Amino acid sequence: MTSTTNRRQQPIQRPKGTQDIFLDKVALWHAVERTATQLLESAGYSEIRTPVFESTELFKRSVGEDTDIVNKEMYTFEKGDRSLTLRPEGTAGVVRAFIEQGLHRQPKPLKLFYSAPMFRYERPQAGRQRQFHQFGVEVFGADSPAADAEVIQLAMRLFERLGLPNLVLEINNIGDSASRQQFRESFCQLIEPVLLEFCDTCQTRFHTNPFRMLDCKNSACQEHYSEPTVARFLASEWTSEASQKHYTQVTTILDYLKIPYQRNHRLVRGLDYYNATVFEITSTHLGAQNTVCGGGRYDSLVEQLGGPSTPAVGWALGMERLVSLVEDCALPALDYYIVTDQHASALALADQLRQQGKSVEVDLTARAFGKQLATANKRHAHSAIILGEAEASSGQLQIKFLSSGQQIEQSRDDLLKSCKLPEA
RNA sequence: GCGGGUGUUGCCAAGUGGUUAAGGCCCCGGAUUGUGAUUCCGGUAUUCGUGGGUUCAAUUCCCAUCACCCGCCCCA
Repeated sequence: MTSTTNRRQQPIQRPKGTQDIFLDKVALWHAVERTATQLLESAGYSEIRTPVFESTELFKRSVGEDTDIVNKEMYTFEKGDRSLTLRPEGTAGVVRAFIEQGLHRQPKPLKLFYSAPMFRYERPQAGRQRQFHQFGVEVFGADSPAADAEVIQLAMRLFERLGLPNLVLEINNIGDSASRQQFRESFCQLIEPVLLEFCDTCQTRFHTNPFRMLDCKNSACQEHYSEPTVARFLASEWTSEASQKHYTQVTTILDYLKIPYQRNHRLVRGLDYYNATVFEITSTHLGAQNTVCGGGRYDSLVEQLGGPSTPAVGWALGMERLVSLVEDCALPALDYYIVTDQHASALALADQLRQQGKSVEVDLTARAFGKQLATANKRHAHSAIILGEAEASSGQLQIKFLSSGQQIEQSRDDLLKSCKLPEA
């Protein structure tokens, strides 16, 4: 048959590694975002919104030319004579805005947060999408250990508020670039004789970024690090004296705040801009992609991107991963569900109640009141307001408390008065 | 980019080379035209991810493709 005229149109699917978020799921996202936003705003952080795409050059210069993110995971496209890239992470754009908008002239420290989609071209997997969302914080202009401790404290408190126990905070000090350069040389000298015993990727990393060898998951590679000479070298205080002092103070504050952590001297990060404090927060309920939150200090990035020398520290957390951990949380309940066949009057009442700060839904069908009550129950409404013909003309409403089944009569005016918010 | 697994309705699923593709949840209608969470009755897949092949006949067999899942890798 050559006829294709009555063949059904092929539905268009969403691009691989992307998601539609709706109904209960989006309510959960809102709850998590609201909790995070409230916590951060209560600590003096303010939101920053930056473009979804930036100059490709920005990411090359900040994230690092040798990283996997820049090498093989960026969505880059050319327009006119410029190369643009969908942001693969949030810090670079925030730092660019910090410099471009002259935010270094704001009172220090400047504390910012963002919540935004990110894009990386990777093979999708549980907890790893091509479009994913990060919530992040950045503190500019504070070099004290208190800044490191505060951002960690806020991350841990956020997880606590969301009811997530059993998260593990790991922390490490990776020193400044000079000591890291020295460490790198000594490390390479030490490893070179046995380099051929490492896995292929480690052998590549030996030349590009030897630090990444340290967190290789291959057990054969890890065995080399338990050999006495190597182990002693790794555990040695190879970082600068200043960064050691800083690190000690950060952990002292964490102890004081009773925030549990594990030191992990093999913890390194995949982005080039970090120095001194680095940390990760992981969960055992996430499968292979178990990092919920990661971050650290990046004291030279602002200057490296052309701004005035400004110390900074921050983290980012993966919203999809976080939301998947919070899945059991109760959804916010509805205050009133209006059961009615008098829609004009019901819409007006709902409007007035909402102005008093109540959450209200009006039944928009013309179904029997019994069906409407059943819907009110499904919406987990606290109470149903029955507004039929009799109530509309008398102004006396029937209020039914759905948990007890008890029903009272109340005038429209009294109802509005009783839920009036206190004067500011 | 590499290896392994899966794909039946909004969701969870059973099933077979051959008349109308189980069942449960959700949704919708009714019993009950103004009072819910229980109960009872009824309804909802021209179709088995998509495309092609083998066959008299394909959801079932074969190939390709797409999507998802689990690893590698990477990171939030």
